Amino acid sequence: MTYSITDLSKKFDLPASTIRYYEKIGLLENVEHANSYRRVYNDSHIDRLNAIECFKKALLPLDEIKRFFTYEKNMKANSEKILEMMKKQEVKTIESMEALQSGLDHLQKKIRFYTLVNEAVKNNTPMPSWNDV
Amino acid sequence: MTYSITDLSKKFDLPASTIRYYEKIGLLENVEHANSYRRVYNDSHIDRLNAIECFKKALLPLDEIKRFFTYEKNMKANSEKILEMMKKQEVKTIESMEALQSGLDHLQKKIRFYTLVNEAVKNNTPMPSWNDV
DNA sequence: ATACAACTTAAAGTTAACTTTAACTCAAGT
DNA sequence: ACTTGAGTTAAAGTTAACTTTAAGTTGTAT
Repeated sequence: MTYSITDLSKKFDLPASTIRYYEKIGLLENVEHANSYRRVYNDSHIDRLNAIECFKKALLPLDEIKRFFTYEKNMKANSEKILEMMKKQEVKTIESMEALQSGLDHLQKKIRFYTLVNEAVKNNTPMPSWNDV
Repeated sequence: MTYSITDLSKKFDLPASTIRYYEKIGLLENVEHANSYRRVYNDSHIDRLNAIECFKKALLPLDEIKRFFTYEKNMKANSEKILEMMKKQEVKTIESMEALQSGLDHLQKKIRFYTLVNEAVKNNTPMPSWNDV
């Protein structure tokens, strides 16, 4: 099975320019250029893009993702390094989640408060205080 | 109670340049310059910086944070707009959390797998497969 | 034959949120 | 008087991850 850049673009909801960019920085490798022109992708590129998207969600920077793929080619030799990288990123990801959660709490407190403010304005009743939320 | 820029810098673990930058873009307001020179902050700035940090954790961009403070000055008139902004951001923050969570799952799967790989290498036993994780 | 859509390239531009730089200003201590 | 340290400014630079631009190429439909 082969795919055009538009196929991948649709499948991953990424602009074609981004897919070309990933090739340029070495994240996508061994991309055939049919008749030395248009790009032709195969299932290995689908797998690769899936992995990239997963790592991006974990906030791993692109150069680290690239480093992972390099290590992965010789996983026996590099399993320690890969583990180290993944564990380091796990900590960072968890920290980001905690920050996000506390940010969300703050947002939701504001939402509760301004819902009360809104009601008070509409009903011409006294303004709420922060103790009310 | 008043504070120097270094006081705030330490209190919020932000470089002084960032605190100046926030003033420049209008996030920090009414900063006195003693003898028309050094900045002098008061508790309103502490409150403001606390709020900024909370919103940053919720991934609200600085220009939106600024817009919030503008609205907040007339909360009766703007409670609807504030509510809309907060709810919109709540959706985005929750989406970010979900993406982060799925990224974390991916990371932890890799960690389990490469822990097995590592053991296999050390004990000279057969390599694991992804079914093992 | 020609037009068109779907590609291609290298290089420059974009964005947010800072950060650095270089030259300057005070107030306080020696 | 001089040095030091903490602060100041405006402007330019940084970073990651793209995105846009301008000019060119190719296969297919008319």
